[in-house]
Amino acid sequence: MSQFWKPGAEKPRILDDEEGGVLFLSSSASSSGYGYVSIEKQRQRLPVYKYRTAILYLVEHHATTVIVGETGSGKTTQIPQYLKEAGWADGGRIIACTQPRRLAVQAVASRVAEEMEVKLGEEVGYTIRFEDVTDANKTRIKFLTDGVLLREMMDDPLLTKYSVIMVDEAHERSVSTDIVLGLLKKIQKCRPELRLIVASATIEAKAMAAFFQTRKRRTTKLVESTTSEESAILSVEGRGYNVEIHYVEEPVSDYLQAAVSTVQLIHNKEPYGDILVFLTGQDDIDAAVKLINEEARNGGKNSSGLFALPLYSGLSRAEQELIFSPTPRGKRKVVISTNIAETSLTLEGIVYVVDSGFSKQRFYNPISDIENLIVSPISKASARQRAGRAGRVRPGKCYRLYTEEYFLKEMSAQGIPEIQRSNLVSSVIQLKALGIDNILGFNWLAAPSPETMIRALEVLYSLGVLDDDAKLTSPIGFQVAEIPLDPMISKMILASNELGCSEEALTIAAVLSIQSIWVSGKGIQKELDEAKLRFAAAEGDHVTFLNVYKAFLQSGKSSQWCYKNYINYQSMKKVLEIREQLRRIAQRLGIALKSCGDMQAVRKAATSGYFSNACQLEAYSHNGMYKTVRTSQEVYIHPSSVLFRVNPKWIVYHSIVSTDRQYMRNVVSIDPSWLTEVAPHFYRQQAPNPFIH
DNA sequence: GAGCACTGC
Repeated sequence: MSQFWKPGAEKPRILDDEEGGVLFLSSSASSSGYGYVSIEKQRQRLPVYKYRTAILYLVEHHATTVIVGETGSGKTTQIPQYLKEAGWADGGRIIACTQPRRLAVQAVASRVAEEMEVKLGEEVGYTIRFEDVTDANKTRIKFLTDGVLLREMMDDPLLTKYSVIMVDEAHERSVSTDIVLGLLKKIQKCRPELRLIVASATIEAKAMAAFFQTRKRRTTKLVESTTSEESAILSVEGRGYNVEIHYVEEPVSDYLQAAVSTVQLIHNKEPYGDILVFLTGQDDIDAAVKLINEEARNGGKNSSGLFALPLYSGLSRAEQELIFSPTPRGKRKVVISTNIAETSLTLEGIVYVVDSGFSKQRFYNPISDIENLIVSPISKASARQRAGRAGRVRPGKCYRLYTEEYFLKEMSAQGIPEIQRSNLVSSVIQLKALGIDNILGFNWLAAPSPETMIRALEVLYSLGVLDDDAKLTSPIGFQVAEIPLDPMISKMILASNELGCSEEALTIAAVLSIQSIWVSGKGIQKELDEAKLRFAAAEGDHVTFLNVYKAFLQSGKSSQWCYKNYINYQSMKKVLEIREQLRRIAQRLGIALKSCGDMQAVRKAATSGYFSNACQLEAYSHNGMYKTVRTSQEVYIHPSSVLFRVNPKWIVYHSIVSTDRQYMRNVVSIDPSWLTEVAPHFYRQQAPNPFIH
């Protein structure tokens, strides 16, 4: 056992989340630290316990209750139980609690089932994609991702089976959370008996409460009700330890170097305890790890006994496991991480945090229709969250690599909500499917720019999903909305039905939904390229995916086979899972499952979805420069594509990554005549004559 | 010949 774990504390558990990642799950606040105490006692020790009556009173009397609860307050596990005890689940009604992430849903649900001494999946259950652990007759408390709740609204727009819906982690402002909150506000108008609880970790609560404030209805009074339409706000303290904040005195110019020096300073001056460093991305992290470990190996006087490990989502399974292996006696562990350690996973045993003040954030440009990842300053809320990571086991320290003046005067209080930084195509079709006709007039918690909304409407119109009145078309629009994929991929699946290649389209759709089917890694580039060549198809990446999938099935879905061919076995398992879900949905939509082996049909189906991403090779280009048909932007095939350096004259791409150039990832060659064939409206309008050779 | 913050259906 590591010397850094507090004696008597519960040891960390490593959970296999079956998604290719081993994630670290902290033991919940209520179960650690005190030796044996009864579950009831543990529950009563949580900070939220003394607000039990107040919470129940507010929920009884207010349509919406906003609860500000810091980490460790116990709000997530306790409030659903209080509601159940108070009778909110009587008469077959259900109490729902949403989370942004799958793993949190599972963890919280099992904890609550344990506390209530019931079998998970009966009285307490959860639903996440691919996994429904509920019982239609028995489940009274249900945890689910907010994405699943959105899907449920398509079958039951008023969410009639729920008596109370608690939206947790609302401060994170994920796209789904924002949309769910906007829709819940609408549902409240039809269902005055529905109760909402919005749980947030920050003082954004006021804005949240104001959002849910509804005007008093003066004219009709159908139901005599004592419910106040004023939202209530309640604050619950957390149970973290104090974290001392340190700032640099002068702004740093090189935060990578500054982070490394700070780690060495802590190691030199401070008592034992692990260090967590927040940097922005893989490159910086690998560089910092190397600097620290090399100095330690060379016997640097400030680094003896230090060892650094990287943490980011792209790590292989084996590399991830390293992070959780015990720290050797007399050593100090430094974990250098992306934002993944800010919310998605919790490392116990961290006493010191070094915060660079930056993270990579997605920004969407509706004019170019491209999403970029840009290194950007974090918000005060993020900075507090990062600091809090140091105070989980004992009082800690946080070293900020920016000045106090910068923190106080320049750092924005909250980040820009994700919905204002994203492509909205998927969100808009979901809202349309739920009967929200006026997208621009939707009651957004934070409205996206009109340009982004209009761009999304244009894309959906060009796909034939929306008609001239911006209403869902029948059947295509409704079918595309049913499929849980980017509408362009969904359109490819629908087109494949007529082309007789739906089996192939489902496989391609599943592969395009995951990050990558290839193993990642720096030292194995040559081997990886060679492995790719064994499956490479002249038609492009999409057809290559089909070759890989076929060979994987022939191998008997063998992990050994994957290993030999530099294919990520976890990714392939996920492909199987997604494909199975898509197959069921396709059948429900009346799509005949057919395989034709004709790659021309497959490419045509892809073109039906991706015609707006068509590109032509520049006539005299010697360096593989393409121009997009729609906007004449300069783009290049990504070196990871099987068509890199092959450079066919006409292609469609699945996505673009922007670095020093715009690189197209996952491309397939097409015949330009297909463009006018599958999207005559689009190409007649946008590019009257794009086919001049 | 290059590079991938993080989720989710």
